[in-house]
Amino acid sequence: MNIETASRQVDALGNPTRLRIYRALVRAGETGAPVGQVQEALGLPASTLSHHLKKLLEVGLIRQERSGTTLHCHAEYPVMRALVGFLVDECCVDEGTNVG
Amino acid sequence: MNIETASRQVDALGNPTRLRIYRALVRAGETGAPVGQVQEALGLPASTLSHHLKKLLEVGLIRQERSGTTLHCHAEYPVMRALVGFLVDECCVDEGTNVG
DNA sequence: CATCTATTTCCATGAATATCGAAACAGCCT
DNA sequence: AGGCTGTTTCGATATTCATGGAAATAGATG
Repeated sequence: MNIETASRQVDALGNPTRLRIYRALVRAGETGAPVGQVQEALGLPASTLSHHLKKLLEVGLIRQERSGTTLHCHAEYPVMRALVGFLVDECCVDEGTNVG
Repeated sequence: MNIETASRQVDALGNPTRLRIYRALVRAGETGAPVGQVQEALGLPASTLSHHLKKLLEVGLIRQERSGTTLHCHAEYPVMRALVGFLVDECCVDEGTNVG
């Protein structure tokens, strides 16, 4: 993980619409959610949603898998883990161990 | 924590320059770092740095404290903790406990 | 007050972003 | 082929952003 990759991934989540999309996919869990379902749940026009999905795909935060005619979107948990790891890996080191 | 606050904070970190600034402050630890020191370390013009610092201040990710003539900037660890908590609080719930 | 240093504001500019309708396209299934 | 589901492209607009030079300001000190 480097700062360029991290900032592009963080940037992808920095848009409120994309953050909503991403969290919807996180909630959808292992099976993911079809694009149409996300679209309806968030009330987004197709092209707008597609633009945002593309950005999330580009930075690797989500993945798509075809199942019949529908494309299921999944949150890529390992990528998020790595990103969070990068954000906090030098965080709070001076503050002892009062975690939780 | 709500999605608007979270996305503004995430957005603040989504710019590579600001991510560098933030990480420099994280590394600076408890004492923080004077703006001038950050400026020299990252090689940024004063006004550019100031714009970025302002944004980080606005979303609460950093704090400034005067010490004599210099202003020390600090990373606000609790804010980052809350943000990371928001990002992962529903993350990976289906993936068991293979943490670390 | 004068002066010094450290930081911010003002202003401008070029670039990128977010949004979305419409229409063409692509992959899959029956 | 025909009907799904979803993506891409075109085209348009309003907004926001990143950048940085110049000038103003703030706080400490003498």
